[in-house]
Amino acid sequence: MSPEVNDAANDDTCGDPGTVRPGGRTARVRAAVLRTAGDALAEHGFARLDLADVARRADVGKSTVYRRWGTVAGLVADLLTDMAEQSLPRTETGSLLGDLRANAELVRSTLADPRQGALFKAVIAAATTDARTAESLHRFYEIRVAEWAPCVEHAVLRGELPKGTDPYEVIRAVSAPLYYRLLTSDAPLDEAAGARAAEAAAAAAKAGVYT
Amino acid sequence: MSPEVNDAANDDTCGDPGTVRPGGRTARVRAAVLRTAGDALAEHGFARLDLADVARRADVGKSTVYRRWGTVAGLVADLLTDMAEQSLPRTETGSLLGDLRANAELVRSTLADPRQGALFKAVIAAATTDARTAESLHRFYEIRVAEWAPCVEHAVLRGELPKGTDPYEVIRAVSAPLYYRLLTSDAPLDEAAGARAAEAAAAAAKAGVYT
DNA sequence: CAACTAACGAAACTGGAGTCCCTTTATGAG
DNA sequence: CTCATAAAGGGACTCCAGTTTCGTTAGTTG
Repeated sequence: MSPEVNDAANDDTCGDPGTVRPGGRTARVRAAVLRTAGDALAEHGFARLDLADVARRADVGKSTVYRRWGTVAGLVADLLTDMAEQSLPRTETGSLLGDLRANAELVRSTLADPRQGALFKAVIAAATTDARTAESLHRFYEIRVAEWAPCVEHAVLRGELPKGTDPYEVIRAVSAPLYYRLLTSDAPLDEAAGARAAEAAAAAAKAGVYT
Repeated sequence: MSPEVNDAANDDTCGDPGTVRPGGRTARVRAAVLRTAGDALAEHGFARLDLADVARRADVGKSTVYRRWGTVAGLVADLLTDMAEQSLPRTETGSLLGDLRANAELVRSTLADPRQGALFKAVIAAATTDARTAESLHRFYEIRVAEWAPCVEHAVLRGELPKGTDPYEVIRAVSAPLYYRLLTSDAPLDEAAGARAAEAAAAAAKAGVYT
C-alpha cells in the first residue's frame, strides 16, 4: 500500500505527495490540516480522531487527507515533525540549579496547559501504536533534550558537576517525573512539582549518578 | 448509555451485567476476555483493538463483550482493575538503596519484557482517551506505589532520610525515569538504567528534596 | 503566457465495527 | 429436582471510516 520505493528503474521524481510540488496551495493545506489535527487531538484525544472529521474542519478534501497522510498515526508523525521544527529559546542563568529550574518550569507549564497537555498526552498515546510515529516522537525529544544539554556541559566546566556526567541523562531526569505525573496520576502539575524535579536532578547529578 | 444508577425507586437487584449472578460461566467469560484483551493490546496496541476481534479470539459472543464492557476504554479499565488485584510481593533488603534497587529492577524488568512492556504502553495510551480508564490507571499506580512506600518510611525511621520525607514521591521518583525512557525514547531499558533510577531517587531523597 | 501535470476536491462505493433483537444456556433459589 | 431468570450466544441490520474514481484547480517550466 502507499507509494513505496520500488526496487529499481524508479529514479524519476516520484515521492510522497507534497514533496514534488511543495508550492503555496500544498503548504497551505498542510498547515491547515496540522493545525486542525492538533486542535482535534487536544479536544478528543488520539482514539477519537478520524481523518474525515479533520478534513471537514480544515476545509480540505477528505481524499486529500487520506492520500497524503493515510492514517491517524501518519498524521500525528507529521505533526510531531512540525512541532520539532518550532524550537523554543533557552534561557541561561549561570548556575546549574537555575538552568534546570528554568527547564523544569518550561516543561511543567507546557504540560499543565490544558490544550498543550492534552496534545502531548495524545501524541504519546499515538506513538505507542505506530512505529513511524514513535520514531518521530523519539526524534522530537532528542532535539529538545539536545537543546538543553549545554546547560549541563557548562556546569561540568564550571566544576559544579563531576567530569564524565552525561548531559542528556540529567535533562531527561528533569522531565521524567513531570511526564510520569501527567500520565499516571491526577495530581496537578504545580510549580512545586517542577521545582522538585529540577532539584532532584541536580542533587543526583552532583552525587555522580549520571557519570 | 449503559445501565446507570437511577435516582430513586431502584432498590432492586439492578447492577451492571456480571455483578448479580457472578457464577462460574460469567467469571469464566470475564477471565477469557480479559486475558485475550491483554494479548491483543500487547500485540497490536490500543488503537487497533476492536471488541469484535477480542470476542472471536476469546470464543465468546460478540454481543456479550459489547453488553458488559461497551467500549475499548471500558474493557481496558476493567483489565486494570484486574491487574491491580494481582499484588506482587515486595522484598526488603534492610537499606534504602537496596530496596529502591529492588523496586527499580522489578519495574524495569516488567517494562523491558516485550509483552508486559507493550501492555503497559497500551494501557497508558488508553487512559489518555477516557476518563474512567484514567481513573483506573491512577488507582493502579496508587496501589503499587503504596505497596513500596513502607521501604521509605523505614529508611526515615532508621535515620537514612530526613524526617518529613514524602515516601510516595520517592517511590514515584524511581519509576519515573524508566517510564519516561519507555515512552519517549527507543533506548533499551537495561539494568544500568534501573540502577541509575534507584540511585538518583536515593540521592535526591537524602538531599531532602522530597520533604 | 500557454502547456503540462502534480495535487486537490466531490461523490459514489465498500467492509466491518458496533447495535439490536430474539433464542439458548445454566446459575442460584426454593 | 424444578423453575425463574440472569447472562451468554447467534445473526441480521445500520452506519460511517476509509477507499476508489474521475473531474478540476493551480504550481511549475520553458
